[in-house]
Amino acid sequence: MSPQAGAQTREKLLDGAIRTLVEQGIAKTSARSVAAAAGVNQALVFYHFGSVDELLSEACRYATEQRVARYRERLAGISSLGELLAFGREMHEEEREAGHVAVLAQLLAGAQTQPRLAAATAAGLSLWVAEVEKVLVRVLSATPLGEFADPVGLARAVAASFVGIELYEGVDRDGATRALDALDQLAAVAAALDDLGPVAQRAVRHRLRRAARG
Amino acid sequence: MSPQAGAQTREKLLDGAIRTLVEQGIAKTSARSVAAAAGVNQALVFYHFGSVDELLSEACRYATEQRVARYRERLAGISSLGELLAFGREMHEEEREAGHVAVLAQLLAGAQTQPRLAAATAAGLSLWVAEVEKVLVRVLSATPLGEFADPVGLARAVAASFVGIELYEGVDRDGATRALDALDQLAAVAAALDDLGPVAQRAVRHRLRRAARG
DNA sequence: ACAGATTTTGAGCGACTGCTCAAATTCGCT
DNA sequence: AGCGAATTTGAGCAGTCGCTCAAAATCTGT
Repeated sequence: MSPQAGAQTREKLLDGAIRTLVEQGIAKTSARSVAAAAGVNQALVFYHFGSVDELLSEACRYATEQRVARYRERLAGISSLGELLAFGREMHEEEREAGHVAVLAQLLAGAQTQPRLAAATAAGLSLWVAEVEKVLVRVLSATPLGEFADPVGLARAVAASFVGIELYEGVDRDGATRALDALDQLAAVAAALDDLGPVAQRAVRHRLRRAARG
Repeated sequence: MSPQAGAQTREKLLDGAIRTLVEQGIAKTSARSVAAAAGVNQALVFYHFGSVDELLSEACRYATEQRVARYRERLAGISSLGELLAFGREMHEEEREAGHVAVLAQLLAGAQTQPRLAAATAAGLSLWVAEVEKVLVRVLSATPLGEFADPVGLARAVAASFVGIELYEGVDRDGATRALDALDQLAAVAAALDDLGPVAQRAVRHRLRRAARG
């Protein structure tokens, strides 16, 4: 069972799909453009994947798994909302400098009108959501909020919001930077609340519990 | 100076563009599809607007101005973060039930790889940002956070995040609902903090000021 | 009623799309 | 070496795209 000859071509196409997606955007990602980036014949897209959508779906999973795996270690070291935000900014900055646009943002945009892409995009996004969820559980459980916030929902909100800000950056970079700076500020405020003295802490928790019951 | 005959056609095309955008998505919005929705010849797109991008840019401004004006009154009545979130959800729900997809989300997605759309999208988005900013200034100034948060940046973060969640809803509706529910919960928590007793309030403000200085 | 400008039309150009297909090539195996 | 299967190729089909253009229709002022 040596690796089939075609397996290399499959990988070339997956890589080519991701490169085309991040360098040219979803609108210019076609069988021919991907094949050109991969250096193979365009008909191979259909031989190996059946359709362009299927190729993009597999490429989405492929790329997201790679990236999540690469950053998992760093994610495990995050211990505050501010650090989580900083991580997101750095990760995104790395790609932006290389002239890249976020893969998931592109796919999410394309998936709006291509149902077949939607499932794969949701799956790829959920890989990130799962990681963010782990971080949130760890971070929030140490604060008064941990008792009342829903990490599962918040992880989805955080991931979706981040994608939104990435897209916003595409049309107004300065605005996006200011938005992220404001969130940084807010994270610092949240961190400060965690450092309240024991009396104030108790007052806060008490008030939150009353609100939760009401 | 009676209204030119062509002015009606222009409006038909603008309406057709918006309808096509929200019903079919940016990927299927073309000169021919828009003209079909407007019930006019496709060549008129180029006679009246010069290019498809130009038509979409004008349609973006047209649609956003209309919608912002329609909701301005309601926006003025918002007095808490929870109400702001509820407003966003309701506004979006109205459109979703009509089978619509958010116009700005579609344009934002398309603008990533079409520089000419980017400017118009940014302009349209900034109309919403301005409204959100007004609300945030009013809402935040009544809380301990008002002293440290940046409404200008936060308004951008809120608008972009909302678009991100709208797009996320396109691929995972249940996930998006759970995300919004979690944010609702968080808004309730923030509201509860505002109702702290005077002693705890002072402790919180004191702590935040120390954090701001450090 | 007529001339001149404005608006509308349908055909068409070149480029692109997803996808198919028969023929050519390469591969693993005996 | 030779056979069958897996893989690769380039041409091609039918469709869509943005956009142009000459001709037709419609409006405007006299």
